[in-house]
Amino acid sequence: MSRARVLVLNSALGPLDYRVPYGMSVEPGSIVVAPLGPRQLMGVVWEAERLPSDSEVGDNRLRNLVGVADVPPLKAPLRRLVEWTADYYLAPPAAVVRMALSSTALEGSRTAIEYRATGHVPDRLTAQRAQALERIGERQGLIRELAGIAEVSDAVIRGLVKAGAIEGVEVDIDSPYPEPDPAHAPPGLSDEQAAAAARLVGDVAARAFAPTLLDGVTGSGKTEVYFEAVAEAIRQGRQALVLLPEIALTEPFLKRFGDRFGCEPVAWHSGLRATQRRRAWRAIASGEARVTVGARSALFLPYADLALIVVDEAHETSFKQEDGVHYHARDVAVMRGKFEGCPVILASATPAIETRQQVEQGNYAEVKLPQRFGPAQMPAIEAIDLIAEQPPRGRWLAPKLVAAIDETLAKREQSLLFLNRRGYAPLTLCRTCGHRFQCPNCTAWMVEHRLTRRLACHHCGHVEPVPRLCPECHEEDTLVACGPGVERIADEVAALWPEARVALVTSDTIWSPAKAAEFVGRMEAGAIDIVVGTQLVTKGYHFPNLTLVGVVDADLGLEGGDLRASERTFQQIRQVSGRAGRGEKPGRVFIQTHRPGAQVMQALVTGDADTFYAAEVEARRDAGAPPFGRYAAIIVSSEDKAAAHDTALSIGRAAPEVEGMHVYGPAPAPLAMLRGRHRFRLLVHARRTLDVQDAIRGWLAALVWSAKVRVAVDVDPYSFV
DNA sequence: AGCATCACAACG
DNA sequence: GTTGTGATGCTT
Repeated sequence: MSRARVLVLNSALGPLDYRVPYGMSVEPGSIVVAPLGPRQLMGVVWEAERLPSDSEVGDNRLRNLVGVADVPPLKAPLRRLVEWTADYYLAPPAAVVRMALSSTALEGSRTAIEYRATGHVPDRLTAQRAQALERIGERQGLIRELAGIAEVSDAVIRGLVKAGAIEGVEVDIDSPYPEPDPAHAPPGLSDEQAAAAARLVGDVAARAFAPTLLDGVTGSGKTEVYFEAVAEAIRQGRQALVLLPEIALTEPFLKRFGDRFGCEPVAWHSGLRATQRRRAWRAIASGEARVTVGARSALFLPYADLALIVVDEAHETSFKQEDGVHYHARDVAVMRGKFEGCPVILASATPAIETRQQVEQGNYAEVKLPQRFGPAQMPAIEAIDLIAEQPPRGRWLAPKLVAAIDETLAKREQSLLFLNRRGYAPLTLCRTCGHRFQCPNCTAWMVEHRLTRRLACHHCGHVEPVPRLCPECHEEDTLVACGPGVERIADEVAALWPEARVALVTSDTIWSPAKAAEFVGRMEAGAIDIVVGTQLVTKGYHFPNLTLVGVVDADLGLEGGDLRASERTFQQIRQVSGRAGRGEKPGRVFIQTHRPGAQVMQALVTGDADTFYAAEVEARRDAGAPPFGRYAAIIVSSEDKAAAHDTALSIGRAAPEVEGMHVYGPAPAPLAMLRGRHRFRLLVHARRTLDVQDAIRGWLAALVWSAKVRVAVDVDPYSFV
C-alpha cells in the first residue's frame, strides 16, 4: 500500500499521513486535495512512498487522497525554503507553504468572460451611458472594472450589455505571456555601470549561489545595471524574480522594463484579480513566465527554473512581514538563492547595517556605483532649524522653504514636499472639553481625513464619520486638528500658491497601479507644480524637472526610539532627497528639523554617510543590537485582557536560564490594544551565536495556555512600535 | 423540551 | 483553522 505524508493547509496541524489510492501517483511536492474531518483541503505531499512502517497512525486509519492538481510538484529547493522559513521564524510549516500556493490558480476556471464595446450605439443614450462608452473606448474587462474606469455603477454597464452596446467575450486565462527580448533596447552604460553589469551577468552565467550588494547612490542607474543580469537569465531561457517593497512601485517598474525588453514582465501582488492570479501562477510554475516582478509574496512562488533574484530597495523595512509569518523577504530571498543555487542581488542606495555587515564579513560581494549617471549631480542639502526659523502659527512650512518653492515655481520646475503622515492631522480633539478621538479597537488616535470626511484608525482600519457634535460635551463644531498630515500641508500649499497645480500622493489617493500611472503621466507632462506626499513618493520615480525637495518634519522617524530609528531616518531622507535633480538641472533639498545638530541631520547635510554608519555600527555593537546580537519578541494577545496578561506572566516565569540570553517583560506591547486584542510582549535579547529559536521553542513547548490566547513569536523584529 | 452559547477535542 | 460534541443555562 502507498502512503503519503501531506502538509495540509491548516496552520494548526503538522504533516498528516494519507493513503494514495490505486491509480493515483504522487511524489514529494505534489499538490493534492486531502479529506480532513468533514472537509477537503489543499495540501502538499512532503514525503511519499518509503515512509517508515512504524508510523504511529496505522494503515487502517488512513483516508484516501482525493485528487492531484494538474500542476508541476513543488520542487525540492522551494520545499527546503518552506522548512527553513518555518524553522527560522518559528511558524507552522502549513502557514508558510500556503504562501507558495494559490487556491485560485489551482481551482479557478480556465476561461473568464470579459466585456468590451461592440460599436453599436444604444437607442436610449443616457448621459451615464455616453460617459461609460466614451471612457471605456477599446478597453476590455470585467463588468466591475469597466464600471470603475467609467465611474458609473455596475447597473449602467449591465444595461449597455442588454442594449447590445457591450458584449461579453470568453477569454482564455492561461494565454501565454509575451517573451521579453534581451536585445530589444540595450542601454548605453557608463564604464562604471558596464563593469558592474558584467560582474552580475557573470554571476548569472555561473549558475551558482552568489549574494551581492549592489550599492549605488540614487540616480546611479542601479536598475539599468541589474537589468543586464535579468537579460542574461532571459538569454538562458530561465527565470528571474525582482522583488519590490511596494505595489505602488510596480507601475513605473513595468514601464521601465517594457522600454528595455519590449514587453511587460509578469506582475504578482495582492491587487491581482483571480484570473490574473491563476494565469501568473501557472506561467511561473511551468517556467513560461520569464521575469516576475512582485511584492514580497512573490518570493514563495513555485518558479520552475530560477536563475536570478533581485531585491530592489533592499533596505526597505516593508520587506519585513508584520503579521502572519513574520519573515523578512530580503533575508528569505538570500536563502532561496542559496537553495536554488542562483545569484541574489540586493540593490540599494542606502543599504541596511545588517547587509553592510554581511559584506564586511565577506559573506556578500559588493558592487558599487558611486556616481550619478550622466550630467546629474547629487543635490545640495540644507537643514532648516525649526526653532530659529519658525513657520507662522498654524503653518508648517518655514519661510526659507516657502521662498525656495517660490523660486522653483518661477523657474517652472517641480517641487516635492515630503511628510510621512497620512490624513489631515494625527490627532483631533475638542476645544471645549479636550476630548480626544481614540480608536475603540486600538491604543491609537483616530486620524482625520478631510478628503473622505472621516476619522480613521491607521492600525485596524476602523472608520467613522467626523461628528458635528463632540461626543463628550455635545458642543457644536468644536473639533480642532493638532499637528500636520499631508492633507493639511496640501491645504497650506493651496493657500500659499493658489494658482499652483498640486498633487497629493498617499496610499489614500494612489491605491492602484492605474492611479500611479496617471500620477506619473501628469508629472512627466509637467501638469503638476507641487507634489505633497508620504513615503510613497520617496523611491523609484524619475522626474527630471523635479528640482526641489522639502522634508516637512525630519524628526518624525526619530520618535519612539527603536534601535533602527536613526538609520531609517537617514535612509528615508536620503531616498526622498534622491528625487531632486535627477535630470540636467541641479537639485536642492531642505530638511526641517528641531535638532539640526543631531548626528543623522549632520550626516544628511554633509553627505558623509560613512561617518554616520560607522557611529551607528559602534552604537549597535556596544548595545549588542543586530547584527551583533539578536532579538526576538514574544507577543501574547487576547480579547480578554486578564487572560493575555496571565499567560504572558506565566511565560515570563517559565523563562529558561540560558547563558547569553536575557528576557525582558512581559510589558504591555507598544500598541497595547490592536484590532480589539490586548497585547503583552516579552523581549528576548541574545548573543549573536545563540540559537534563540531553539531556546524559545523548548521554552514555549512546555507550556499550555487557553485557546483564546494567541502567542506569536517575532524573530528579528523590526517594529518596536 | 427546545434552543443558544461555549469550551474542548479531533482532524490522518 | 474548522467542525462536531457535550455541558450548561436560559426561555417557553
